Amino acid sequence: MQYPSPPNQQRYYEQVWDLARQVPYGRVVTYGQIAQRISAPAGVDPQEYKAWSPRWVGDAMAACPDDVPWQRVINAQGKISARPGAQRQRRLLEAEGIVFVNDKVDLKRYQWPGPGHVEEPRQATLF
DNA sequence: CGCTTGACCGGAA
DNA sequence: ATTCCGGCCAAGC
Repeated sequence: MQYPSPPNQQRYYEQVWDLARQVPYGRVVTYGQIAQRISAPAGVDPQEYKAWSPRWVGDAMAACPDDVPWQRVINAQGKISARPGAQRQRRLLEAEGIVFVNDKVDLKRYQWPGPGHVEEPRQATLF
C-alpha cells in the first residue's frame, strides 16, 4: 500500500510522542485518538488528515524515543497491531494490570481519558 | 536511480 | 461477524 506523510514529519511525530507520554500507567489510547487530538498541519485537507493521520501516529510510534510509553498505544479495535514485538507489548500492558480477552482489551474500561474502570454493578448496602 | 514497504480507520459489501 | 477498499508520501535497500 501507498500513503502520504505529514508535511514536517518530525514535528508531527513530536506532537504524537508528547501526547503518548501523558497516558497514565494502566491505561491505553488508540492511534486515531491521538491523531484527533492533533490539529491538521497547515496545508493538509481536513478530510485527508482524517483519513491518514492514524497511520501517521503509527509511524511516529515506530520511531519513538525510549521515554515514551509506546505500549499504551493500541488500535481502535482494542487490539495490539500485528508486528514483531506485539507479544512484548501485550506482556507490558498485562504487567500494568490490563486484562486481555480474545486478544482484545475493553476500551470502555482502559481507554484514557475516561473513568478508568467500570464500577461493578453493586447492590445497595442494606442495613 | 527504481522498487518496496509501512504501530490505521471507518464505511461498504 | 468478516473481508475489502480508499486514502496516495518518504525512508531504506
